[in-house]
Order: sequence, then C-alpha cells, then structure tokens
Amino acid sequence: MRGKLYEKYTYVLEDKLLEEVEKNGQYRKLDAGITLIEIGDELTHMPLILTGAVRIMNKDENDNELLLYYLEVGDTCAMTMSCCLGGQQSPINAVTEQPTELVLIPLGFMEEWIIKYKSWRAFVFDSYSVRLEEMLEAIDILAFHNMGSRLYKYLKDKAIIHHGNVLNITHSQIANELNSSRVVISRLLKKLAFEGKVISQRNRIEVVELMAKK
DNA sequence: ACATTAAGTGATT
DNA sequence: AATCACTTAATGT
Repeated sequence: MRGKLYEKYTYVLEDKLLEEVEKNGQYRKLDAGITLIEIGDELTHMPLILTGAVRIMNKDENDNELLLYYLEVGDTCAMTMSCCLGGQQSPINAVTEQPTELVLIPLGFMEEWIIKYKSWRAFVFDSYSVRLEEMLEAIDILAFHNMGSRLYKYLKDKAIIHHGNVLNITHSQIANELNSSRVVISRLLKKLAFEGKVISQRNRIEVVELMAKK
C-alpha cells in the first residue's frame, strides 16, 4: 500500500501523518460490486480511497435505491466522519463501483489526529465541505429538474467514474439507482438517443459528449 | 427451437 | 412521471 498511499496523498497529508496512516490503517484491495457498508452497520473505520470508486446510496423501506454520490481517489467518507463521534449506525449503503484499493483507519484516530495534524484537520473539513456542496447540487437537481436531465447527468457521471464513455448497464438497473421505473428510463433514453446525446443498444449506452476526441 | 431477459409502445392515472 | 399490460427483439441453452 505504501507506494500508492504516498503517490495519492503526499500533497494532502503531511509526512508524519502518512507514516501513521501506514502503520495503523489496513490496506484492502477489492473487486467491483463488493458491499462495504450496509444501512445499519456500525461504523468502525473510515476509508481513504487509493484507486477505483465507491458508490454511496440511500435505500428506502421498499429497497428502492437512490444514488447519493461517488467516492473517488483522494476522497473519504463524510458520512463516516459525521457519525464517528458516537459510534453510530450507518445511514447509507456503500458498494465498490470499480475494483478499488483503500485504507481503513480505525475511528479512534480521528480525534487524536485532528488535534495533532493540521493537514488532517484541513483534509477532514475540506472533504466535508466538498460533499456538502455536492449534496446541495443533488438536491437542486432532485427538486427542480426533470428526470430527463437527471438521467443525463447520471450517465455522464457514471461514464466519468468508469473512465470511458461506454456503459454496460440495463435500463432497469438505471431505474433502480435513480428510483424511477424501467419504462420511464427507456423512453427518456430514446429521446436522448434521438437528440444525438447518447447511443443506446442492449446493455450498452454510449455518451456521445464524452467520446474520446482525436 | 425454446426460454429468459432487455427494451419498446399505447393507454390510463 | 409512474404503472399496467402487452409486444418485439436479443441472447443464452
């Protein structure tokens, strides 16, 4: 883990702190599609993402999923931070979206490090505010935009996370993540395809805007 | 050839 | 925008 940790975080965290992370954190290398946290799980560690991406979702009582945001390289989980003080239960669900490498840090270090390392303090507050901004944007889209633009933003975000412009996904999977229905997604995708924003085939959606430019 | 799963469509709320 | 009921198309065995 040492190499990647230093590669991704030297400019964010001070050297002494990186040594501590290395000493106290557990390195994990995970395939895509692994569930890290279920709603209700007790939070005991906070993750630092080294490579890959993690999808953070909410779920209602009927198992409808709602995508909240992604954790990418350099990110940590604001939810974990907000819960860390009182060993609370997780309000969210976390699944690896890609093969992911991360470091798990026991929550006990949070408080100590905030006092000891100014770079940690900055990192924590920073990720907190970044997340908050993202959530505000998400709420804005939920409240004031129609499904169509929500879908398009979702496709673009997902494509970017996957480092490409092609998504292998079905309409009903999308519907689940956006808490909509398959029929609606199909119709909107057809419209997007007609507008030339997207190329849609069975199990395959291409985001035109993000095509590799040559 | 058959079954299964993904996607398209019209009508209704 | 969601749901229903049904059709059509693609894919796996």
